[in-house]
Amino acid sequence: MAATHRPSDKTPRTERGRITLRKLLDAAATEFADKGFHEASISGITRCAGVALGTFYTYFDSKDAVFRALVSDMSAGVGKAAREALDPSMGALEIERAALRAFLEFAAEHKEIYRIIDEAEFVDPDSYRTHYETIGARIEERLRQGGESGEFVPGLGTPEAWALMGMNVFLGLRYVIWGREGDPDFAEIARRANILLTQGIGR
Amino acid sequence: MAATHRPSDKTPRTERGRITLRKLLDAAATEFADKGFHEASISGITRCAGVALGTFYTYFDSKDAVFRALVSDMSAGVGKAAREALDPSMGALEIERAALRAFLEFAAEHKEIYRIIDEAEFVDPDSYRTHYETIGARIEERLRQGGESGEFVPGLGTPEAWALMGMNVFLGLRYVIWGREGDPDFAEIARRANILLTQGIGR
DNA sequence: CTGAAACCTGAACCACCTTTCAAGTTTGTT
DNA sequence: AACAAACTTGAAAGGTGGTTCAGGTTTCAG
Repeated sequence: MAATHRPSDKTPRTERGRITLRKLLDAAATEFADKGFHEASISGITRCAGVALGTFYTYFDSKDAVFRALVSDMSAGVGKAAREALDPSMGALEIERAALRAFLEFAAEHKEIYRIIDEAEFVDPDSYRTHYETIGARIEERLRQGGESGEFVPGLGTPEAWALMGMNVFLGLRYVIWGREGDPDFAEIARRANILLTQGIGR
Repeated sequence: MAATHRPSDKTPRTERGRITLRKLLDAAATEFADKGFHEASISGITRCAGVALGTFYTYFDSKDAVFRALVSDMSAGVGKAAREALDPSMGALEIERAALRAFLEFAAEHKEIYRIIDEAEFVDPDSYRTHYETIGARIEERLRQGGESGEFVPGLGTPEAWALMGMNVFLGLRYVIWGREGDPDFAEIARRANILLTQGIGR
């Protein structure tokens, strides 16, 4: 068997342990978002969590391991936020606008998620790729359903799904992370993106 | 005066120096693309370039400096490739298809560029941001011209430009960097993206 | 109550890497 | 040829920070 990431079970067994683990995860999120993976230090994380350095290794095998744990936590968070904003009773078109708007608002509230997931490209490529492939597949499925219901043109597939995902991510980068004075609000951005998506820019 | 990046002129003055500088830059591109910024080492770069460790500091002030030099080199490379593939005689719509196709082909030939620019987000955020804002501004200008010529709808602006840029970047990520067996070729991707862009997916 | 397992502690270990520097070699100019 | 400037060299200084570990404390089932 190859070098699989055996979880090497460090799950806490007592209440006290569960509390410490949570403190460490929260501290790690702050520290990584603040300084980036490489500038962040274990001692910074434990200091922020209020525990001793050695305690860290009771719960994680390495610096990489805690980062991986964080990424999968947060990737799940994005998915959950999207699911909650959507409602099967909406039309396909409306769903896409709501999804983008929910994403923008979620990103605004959790800017650290943006940065941590981006950095996963270098620290943990597998989970980075999984993150986008999961979201891409979800979008593709929505497009397909929209095609079946007749709201979208038929034959939409992976390229269109990734194009749409890229649109959303870059709008988030520009208007959430790098937002400027006088920028349009998220609803307006979602509206314009929706027009672009449904009608195109051709005349 | 604040901590401005003074170039602290290390430009080579002899032919021999120019050759060594080029060897170092090429080696750095390989090394950074291969291992990422933090895993890469100066000694790895100099070994790959076939010079002594100390020689590095004749041409660069630090590890950061060589990375910065590389990013601006490559950012310029992307711009140049785009400019060469475009021709003012093309229609606005055709220009966008050609731009995407040229970008995909360029990325395929220089996958290391993709990774190095992405990592600049963390190593040198300023040049990362400049990179995308420059490209975004160029796209926005093209959209505006297309609006004036009547090929595109009027009123296109920053949001549409960033949406389009995101589309292109993510199609590159999916089909160039993560390309799979049986994927459509770049011309087909550019064609489908162009349809999406001009007509939208609405019915 | 009691013993074992879980948990915590923080100094020290250790591997690695950037950067410096003093001394030697090459290049180009007068 | 002769000299200065440009360039090269590689050992070692100097720092950093992930990881270990032996010993102490807390928790909890029986």
